[in-house]
Amino acid sequence: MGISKTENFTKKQNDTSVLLKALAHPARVAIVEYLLKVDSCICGDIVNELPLAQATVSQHLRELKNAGIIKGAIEGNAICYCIDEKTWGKIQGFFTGVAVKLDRKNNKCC
Amino acid sequence: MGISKTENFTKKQNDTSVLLKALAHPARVAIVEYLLKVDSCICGDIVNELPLAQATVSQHLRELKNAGIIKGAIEGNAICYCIDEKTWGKIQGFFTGVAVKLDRKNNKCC
DNA sequence: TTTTAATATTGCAATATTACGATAAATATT
DNA sequence: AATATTTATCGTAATATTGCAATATTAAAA
Repeated sequence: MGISKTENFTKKQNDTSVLLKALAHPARVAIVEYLLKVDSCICGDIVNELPLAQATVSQHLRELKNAGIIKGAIEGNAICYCIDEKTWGKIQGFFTGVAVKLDRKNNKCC
Repeated sequence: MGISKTENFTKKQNDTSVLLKALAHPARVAIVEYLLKVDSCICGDIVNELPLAQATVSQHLRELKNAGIIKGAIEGNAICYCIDEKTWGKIQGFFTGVAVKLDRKNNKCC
């Protein structure tokens, strides 16, 4: 149906998938990596950096912001974006948690 | 257009987004967590565990397998799935890498 | 060999995502 | 005030995803 049956899964499972979906696009991975590379907190430079139209970049930024992966601070008529470390830590925690459990039990089959 | 302009991004950025997209659905997060919880390597139990039709579960399993996140071993007429630790480590590495860099530089704005 | 069990594939309808031009909104600059 | 700059939003076309019934495939069991 094109609609996920979110009500059948736990809040945590849904939250995790929402965060990952926000990063499940090369442009959004590129935005995160660019924010990480650039020393000062850039603003519209992202538009120049990426091979996408301004409207498209703005949409991707909104998705990242809605998911809580980046934060934006208004500075004059520009906006200054950066990665939200707290949210990032949450995602990292999910992957590390699974990795630790994988390590403990020996994946039996395969 | 509904099609990502993948050719404009690096192979690594594309690879990362493909892996994350495979996990960007609550059912697929649930599958991974179930595989982690269950001690023995289960087979079709996933279908009983999840509130989705068999065909739907099979599709999700295929997506996870195509992305390399899970592996499947044929055992008789059943199939035994488990998490691919190597791929998992790769994703974990991405998130940890960014977290470490975030720690080094102090995110200036926001 | 027939039947049963487990999994995969196909086809399709409903919905979501992606991208961008056009335009709006907000602030800076002149 | 008029203009320029920056970012967001709207509308829309192209494409992708989700979910399931129906059916196919494969191997065990009878």
